[in-house]
Amino acid sequence: MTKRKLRAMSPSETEILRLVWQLEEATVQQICDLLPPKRNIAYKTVQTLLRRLEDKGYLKHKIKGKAHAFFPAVKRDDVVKRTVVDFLDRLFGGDPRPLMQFLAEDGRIDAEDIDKLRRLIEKK
Amino acid sequence: MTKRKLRAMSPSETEILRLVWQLEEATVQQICDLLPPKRNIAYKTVQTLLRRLEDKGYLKHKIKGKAHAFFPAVKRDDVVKRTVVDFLDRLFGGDPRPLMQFLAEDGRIDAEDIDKLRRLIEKK
DNA sequence: CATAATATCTTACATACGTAGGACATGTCA
DNA sequence: TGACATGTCCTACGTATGTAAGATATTATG
Repeated sequence: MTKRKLRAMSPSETEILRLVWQLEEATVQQICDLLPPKRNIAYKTVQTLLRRLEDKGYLKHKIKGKAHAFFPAVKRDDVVKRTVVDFLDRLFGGDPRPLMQFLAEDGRIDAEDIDKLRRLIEKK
Repeated sequence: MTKRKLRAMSPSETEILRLVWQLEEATVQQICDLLPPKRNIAYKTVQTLLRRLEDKGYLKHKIKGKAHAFFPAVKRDDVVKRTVVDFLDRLFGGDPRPLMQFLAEDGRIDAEDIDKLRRLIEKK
């Protein structure tokens, strides 16, 4: 049971970690390429964030050519869970309904999304 | 149209702001009382967080007896929106569905919640 | 193999954050 | 009205965060 307590990610680190998840394995350069051009951030900065994520235990890396390829060191689902629960606690006292309601009212989820969710819940 | 750009709240500040919303208007002492006992935090610390929230423009205060009564300076909905959208962007690249899915799979929302959401969307 | 292009490693630095103590003010109650 | 309890104000301080530069190492290429 490696249920260590990871130090929380900072917002910027979270942004980067998400991209590593997306690529499954990523070099600094790949992350830079994937970041929206609007997000003006130096290669060196991305490198620092990746290193800090590794220091905190979220990532590991292996050598790939002359670059480092970073990949997740902990299960994404676990990280997502801790992060979402923490967020929910702070902003809504742990109640997910105001959040859902916001998403619906703001048009970010539609009827079809709801149906999928419903089926997902039925099945459980 | 006071669409000013507020500096982001820190996690701890968010936690406190939520309680002010809940009480609608709150003194330092009231916030302290409302915080779960598990959350070990000094009166002075809460005071600092409230002051910072005021500095950042999220709160205002009026004098109530010898204490300050803090109350929201910006619409809660707007703050919630900015905060949720930002969170969604960083953790899920803006896609709310993985979030919903997590909430459903983790048993944090049930069939009834879903129905309510559905009706809410129909009505829009 | 020498050099350019790329990487990493180390270091930096201003500002934010979490946390709170001390000095001073003020409402309250005997 | 004077002391006490309770507040605010100002200050502090170690660590985290966002951002990145400089020095050094390494791969690829002509």
